[in-house]
Amino acid sequence: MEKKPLIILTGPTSVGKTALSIALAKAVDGEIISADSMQVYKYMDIGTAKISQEQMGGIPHYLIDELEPDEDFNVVRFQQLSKHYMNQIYARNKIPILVGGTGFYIQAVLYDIDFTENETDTSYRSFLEQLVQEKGPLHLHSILAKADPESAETIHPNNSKRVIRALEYLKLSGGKISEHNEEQRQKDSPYQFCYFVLNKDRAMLYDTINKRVDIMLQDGLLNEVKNLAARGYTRDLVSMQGLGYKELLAYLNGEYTLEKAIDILKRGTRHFAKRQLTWFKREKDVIWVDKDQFPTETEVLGYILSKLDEHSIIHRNIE
RNA sequence: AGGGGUAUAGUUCAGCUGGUAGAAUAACGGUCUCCAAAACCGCAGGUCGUGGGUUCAAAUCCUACUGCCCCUG
Repeated sequence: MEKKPLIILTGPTSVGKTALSIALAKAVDGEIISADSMQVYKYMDIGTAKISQEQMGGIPHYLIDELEPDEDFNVVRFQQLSKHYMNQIYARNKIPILVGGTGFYIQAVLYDIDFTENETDTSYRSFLEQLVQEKGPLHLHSILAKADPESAETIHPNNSKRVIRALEYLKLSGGKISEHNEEQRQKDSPYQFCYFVLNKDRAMLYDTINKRVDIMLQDGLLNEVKNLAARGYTRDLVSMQGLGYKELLAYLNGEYTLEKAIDILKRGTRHFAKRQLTWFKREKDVIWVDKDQFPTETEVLGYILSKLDEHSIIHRNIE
């Protein structure tokens, strides 16, 4: 069976993925699936820099505004939903374009990572979470060290989140997560893909991040957060842990001044961008698109199209 | 102008009575296979404002200068 085409457009926050994605979708007659863990949520528009209806310019978008802020969202759901939408898109003879900055989500779809064994049984997980609270992270890690020494060695003792997952995996599947991960790592992508990572000079990126946060506040981010709080959404929700939301909720809770909250938000966003870049550096087969090397957006698009042509995802008509 | 204070890592500060400097934070780097805008880890920064002096030895004492802060006029 021939591999189906898939285009990925990603990069750190604020590089300008959204604007480019529309031009790209129009050029290749594609439809966009958002690979963003926060834009799925309704009522969270300003803080997530969500694309507006007008900006979409008629291009169909999926996984934007699909969930209420108190719903859970995670890689598994993302993977299921995007596969579902991709099939629809293929059925229409269009090309799916994954656009967004959540590298983990992209990886899950691109390599069709196996997450089965889920059970939706969260009782063991909560039991372990309780245990860390009581006995500390080292204790939990030592339990893992006995049951699955290989995994214990690769997971730092302080990283309880991962230790818990490893133990949970062990209990639910009977296997070692270290082996599972190794298997998944060997996988080839089932798609004929092009993985574009948009990037630009670090100092300039940080500068636009800082400015964008200021703009978000001018646009009424604080009101957005107040409205969410008024609807009863609290900080323990996954959605409210998004950048811009957790900081302003803390401010509204009187934990620090607005000025401090904004500084923390800017810093957090810069750190996030850095982590995103670290992720993409590690991914194989990515095509880095350094915006600084192109005088205009049109030429960035031109470069991307030429790559898509090289990878036989599109066939350009010369002239 | 006079009096007092201060000057140490990019930043905020520690460094007791002299033995060539530490922390937080930023920066930089990394991990990641069901909370990923999350969680976690690592590393590197200082001619101690400048010039003299005392001393075996000064960030630490003395002195002059320079910058900043406060008070008085």
